[in-house]
Amino acid sequence: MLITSTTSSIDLQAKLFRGFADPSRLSILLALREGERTVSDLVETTGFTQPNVSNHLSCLRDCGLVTVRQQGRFAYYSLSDDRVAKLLLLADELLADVARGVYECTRYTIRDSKNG
Amino acid sequence: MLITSTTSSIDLQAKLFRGFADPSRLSILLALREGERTVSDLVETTGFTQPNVSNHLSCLRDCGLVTVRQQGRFAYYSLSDDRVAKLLLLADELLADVARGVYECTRYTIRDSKNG
DNA sequence: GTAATATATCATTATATACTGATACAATGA
DNA sequence: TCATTGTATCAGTATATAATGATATATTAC
Repeated sequence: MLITSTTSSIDLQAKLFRGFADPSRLSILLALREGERTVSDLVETTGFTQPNVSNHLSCLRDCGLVTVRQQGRFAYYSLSDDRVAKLLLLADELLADVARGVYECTRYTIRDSKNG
Repeated sequence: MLITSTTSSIDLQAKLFRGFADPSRLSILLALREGERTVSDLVETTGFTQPNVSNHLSCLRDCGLVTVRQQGRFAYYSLSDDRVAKLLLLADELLADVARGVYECTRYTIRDSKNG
């Protein structure tokens, strides 16, 4: 269904996690952990195409995970909240312990993080 | 691509988040926050079909987010680590502040959490 | 004005994945 | 043994979504 006024808290939370659940968006978020970056910066860092990066940034922005600061031709993106980085860190730590399980999970395939 | 020996840490982390990024799986995780539950319990709580619940549980188990304890005909599922609940809580808090953003994000549609 | 640069958006396509019904498997009890 | 119950798995389908190339928009420089 499309988002409606009855959209539940669970649906919202799932959507929030979806922001983290793609290797491309994750690469972008990790890059932004270092500080504010322009789209071009992120294109260079990640190796993804510019429209792809812009598209993911739009998603991340719409979902409140990043914010933009427009200046001239440049758009400077940064994490919107310390808790975004905190979530990434916590996931990292959890992953360290459950890595083997995730690694062996063949239920879902994953794209190559270098722009498949 | 399929998971290979070159699967990066970013891909793994994305996959971890994918466990949280679906309303059905999230409902299951939230239910498990209350404690150990059988598949039937979860079917009743969530209203999803049994194969659907089993399938999501398999995913969550493969990815290390939940563990099973088999006893007779019953399979008792529980969260595998305190950090799973911690991640859920942190997301809740983040959501409270960025809720408007997530709410207005129409980039992705979401399924009805009551088994669409 | 025109060119160049930075970014966003669109239409399209290929793939991923959530769901269902049917069915298999396993354990218990009569 | 046979029926029942709890769970897992499979094939098939519909939908979601990530990626691309083309293009639009906006700002700056010449």
